[in-house]
Amino acid sequence: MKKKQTYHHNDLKKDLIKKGIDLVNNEGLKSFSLRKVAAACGVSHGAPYSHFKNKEKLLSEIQIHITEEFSKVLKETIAKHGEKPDVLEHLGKAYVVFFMDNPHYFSFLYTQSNIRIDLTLNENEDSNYGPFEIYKELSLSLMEKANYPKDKQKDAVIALWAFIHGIASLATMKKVYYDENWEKKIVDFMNVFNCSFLENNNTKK
Amino acid sequence: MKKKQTYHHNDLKKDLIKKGIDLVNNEGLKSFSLRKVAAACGVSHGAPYSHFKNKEKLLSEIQIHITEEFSKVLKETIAKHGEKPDVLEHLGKAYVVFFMDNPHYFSFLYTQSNIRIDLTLNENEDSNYGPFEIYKELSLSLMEKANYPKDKQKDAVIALWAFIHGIASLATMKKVYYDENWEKKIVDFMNVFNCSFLENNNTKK
DNA sequence: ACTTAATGTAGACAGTGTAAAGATTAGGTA
DNA sequence: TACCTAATCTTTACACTGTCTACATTAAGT
Repeated sequence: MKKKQTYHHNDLKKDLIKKGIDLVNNEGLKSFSLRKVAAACGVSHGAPYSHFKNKEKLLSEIQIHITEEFSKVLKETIAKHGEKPDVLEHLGKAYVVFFMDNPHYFSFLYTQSNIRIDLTLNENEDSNYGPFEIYKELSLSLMEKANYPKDKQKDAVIALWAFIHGIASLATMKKVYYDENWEKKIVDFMNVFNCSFLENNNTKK
Repeated sequence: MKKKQTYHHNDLKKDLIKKGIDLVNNEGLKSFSLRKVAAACGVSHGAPYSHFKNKEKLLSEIQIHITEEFSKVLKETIAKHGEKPDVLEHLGKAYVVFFMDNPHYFSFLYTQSNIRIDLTLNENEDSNYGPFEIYKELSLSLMEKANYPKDKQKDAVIALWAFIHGIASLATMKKVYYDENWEKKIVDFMNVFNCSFLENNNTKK
C-alpha cells in the first residue's frame, strides 16, 4: 500500500535496516536472510548490494541501531531516577527488561554481532560499547559517593555488570523455567550480595 | 589412513558426533554444516540421514555430549575440593575455565542449542540441565551448613549462578577486552559481593 | 538534451538442508 | 550354501541462500 510502482525505492537503505530489525526481532538470526529482507522491502534480491557490501555489513548496521536503542533506554532510566542510591537497581531492571521485551536481541548482540566491549575502564567513550560506558560512569560515580575503596572499584564495576548480564542471559533464554517474575526479583537478587555501594542492604536485616 | 575402502563405515553415528564436536569447537556453529561433517567422516552428504532425522538432531546429540563433558568437569572439581567453604570459588572458576578452553561451546550451548534449564528448584534431577543440578545441590548444602536463612536460599542459588554465568559469558565473548586474568579474578569478584554463605569474606578487610 | 553516477533487476554459480530412489552389505534363515 | 531383509550408504534432485556480473532505469547536473 505504498509505492511499489516506482523503480527507485527512495530510501531503501533505511528500510532494509528497519525490516531487517523486524526480522531479527520476530524470528531471530537463524531465519534471517538478505533475500527475505529484500522481499520485505519489495525489492529484488540484488538490490541490498547497492547499499551494503554484504550481509555482515547490514547486520552490523542493525547492531548499531539496536545498541543505540538500548543506550537510550538506559539513559532515560538514569534521567528518571537520578543518582539516588537505588538507581543501580533500576538500571539493572531496565537492562533485563529491555532484552525480555526483545528476546532475540540478546543472543544477536552478544553472541552473533561484532560489538566491541572494553572492560579495562580506560578512556573509551567513543569507540566502546555505549551501554557499558553509561553504566561504568554511573557506578563509579556512586562508588565515589559511597566512599567505596578505590582499589576495589574496578572489580566491583565488572562484577555487577557480569551479574546483571547473567540474569538477562537466563531471563531471555528459550526453555528456561523460573516460577518468579524476573523483573521483580532483581532487587532480591541484589540483596543476596549485600555490598556497601548498593545502598539497599537496609532491606536485609 | 583408516578404512575408506569399505562401503560401510561401521560406526558412523559416533564419528559424526565426534567430528561434529570438532567442527563446532574449531569454527563455531556459523560454519558448521552437515555436508562438512559428512566429508570429514569420508562419507557422502546423504549418509548422516541414516543416523539423524536432520541437522537439528545431530546438533542435539552434540549438545548432550558437551553437557556431559561439562558436568564431568564440575563433578571432578567438587570431588577434589570437597564441601569445604571455598568450593564454590573453585566451582565458579571451573565453570569459566571450561568455556574459556572451548570458546565456541558457550554460545552453542546457551543460545543455539535447546537445553532445558529449570531454575525453580523443584525435583528434576533426571530431565534438568545437569550442570545446574550439580551446582544447586552443592550450594544448598553449603547454605544449610552456614545457617543461611531458608527464605533466601532460593534467591541466592539463582543469583550466584547468574553471576558466574555472566562472567563466563563476558570471558568467552569475541572482542571483549579485559586486562586481567579472568580465572584469577573470580575470587576477587566474589569478594565484591560479601555474602555469608560465601565463606571467603575473611579476605576482605 | 545529454552525460554520469546511483540505484535497481535478472541471471548465474557454489554451498546449504533435505527428500527420494537405488546400491551395497551384514546378519539371520532356509 | 543360497536367499531374504533391514540397515547403511550413494546419487540425484530441488529449493533456498549469499554473492557476483551484466544490464536497465532513473535522478541530477551540465
